[in-house]
Amino acid sequence: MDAFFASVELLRYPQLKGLPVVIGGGRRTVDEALMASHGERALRFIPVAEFPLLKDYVGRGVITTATYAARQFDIGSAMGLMKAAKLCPQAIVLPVDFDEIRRFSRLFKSTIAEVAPLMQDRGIDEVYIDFTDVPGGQREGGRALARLIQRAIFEKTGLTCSIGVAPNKLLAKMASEFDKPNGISIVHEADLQGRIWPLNVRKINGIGPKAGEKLAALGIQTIGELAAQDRQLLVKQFGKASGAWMHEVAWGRDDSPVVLQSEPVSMSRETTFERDLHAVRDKAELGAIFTRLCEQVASDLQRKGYVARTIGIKLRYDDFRIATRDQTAPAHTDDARTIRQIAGQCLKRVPLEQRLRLLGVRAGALVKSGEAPVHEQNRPSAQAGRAQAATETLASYPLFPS
DNA sequence: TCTGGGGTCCTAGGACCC
DNA sequence: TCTGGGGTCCTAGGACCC
Repeated sequence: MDAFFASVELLRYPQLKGLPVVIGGGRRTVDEALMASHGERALRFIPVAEFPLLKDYVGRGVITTATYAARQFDIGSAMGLMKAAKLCPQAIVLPVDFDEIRRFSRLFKSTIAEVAPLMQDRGIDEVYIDFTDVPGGQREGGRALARLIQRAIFEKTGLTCSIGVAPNKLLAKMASEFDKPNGISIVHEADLQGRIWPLNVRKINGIGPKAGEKLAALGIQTIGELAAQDRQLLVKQFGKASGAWMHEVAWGRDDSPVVLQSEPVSMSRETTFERDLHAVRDKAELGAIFTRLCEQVASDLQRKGYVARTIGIKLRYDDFRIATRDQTAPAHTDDARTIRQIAGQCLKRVPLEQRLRLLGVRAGALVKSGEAPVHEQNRPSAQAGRAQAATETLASYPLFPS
């Protein structure tokens, strides 16, 4: 989907069309912020620079989506909102309306599924579709079906999308970037040399900042240069699996299937604080946040019908270093108190001298609620058994040190 | 002006078992 | 007294993606 979050907001507020709009997670909604400062909703769309106490409104949020007009100002996804405000003071900032985003996400996906049922979910705004056996899927090399899907989505949602058609997912993903927004790109195997090899290696789905940097240091910038490398050299540099994979994708080869359904592996909740907190000095505040995260994870599990056996925590220190700890329990659970108790054990094993900016709670090793082994508490793993022995009652349980 | 939240997958070491 | 492999599970960190 093209600039998905922003486009959804433009449907509601068409008067913002053509303006630099950024969507991002401030900690108060624009309504709250402007009600507080101006006392009326009519002033909803004041530019970010005119926000009184700007920092309070955009907080530590980042941009999830910027309209194409905003991108002219070198503003992009994942950029801090404070930085974006500096780069483009006239930008309109809107909070993410997740319910609305999810509604449109379901709508565009169900629209596609009606036409082409072999669809793989790739997050909130992206899917892979197998055109192979869809009636008309081969016409004009796939362009006719792509047009049909674009039209259907626009009619149902008023939103545009960009579609790449290719012999595999790797090339289709790259093709989808060729003609944004509202474009269609067809890439054939024969286009490898002419259209894929000139691209930077970072355009490959799976080569991120680190691998990109390492390749650059090796003098490899383009996908063509990557393809020209000796396979053994790549294996030596990046390991057996990654090196071989890089060589394959550089040659446009990808046999990964379109996966229609998959089970979740983990569910988590995390939050970045408004200000960095200290385990001792801000003990009460941290304890409340920690409990709330456990309750949210538990309620997510219950709502979706899963139970977890591994519970973990995540800390981000003020210097941005991350620490994680997890513990596998003797039995599966979706109970907030149990999760909190196990997560509390994890908390005891992590350094807490430094200030924290983020706390997270994770549930892993998931099983569908009805499918957890019975009597599993009678055959705990060795580690879990020891943890169980160390269990204290929740009431007397000191989460953070004094 | 510091940098969100929710995920997946991989690696590597150690415990433990056969 | 010295010394095998193979396999699974658990844990911590990290890369990457939307």
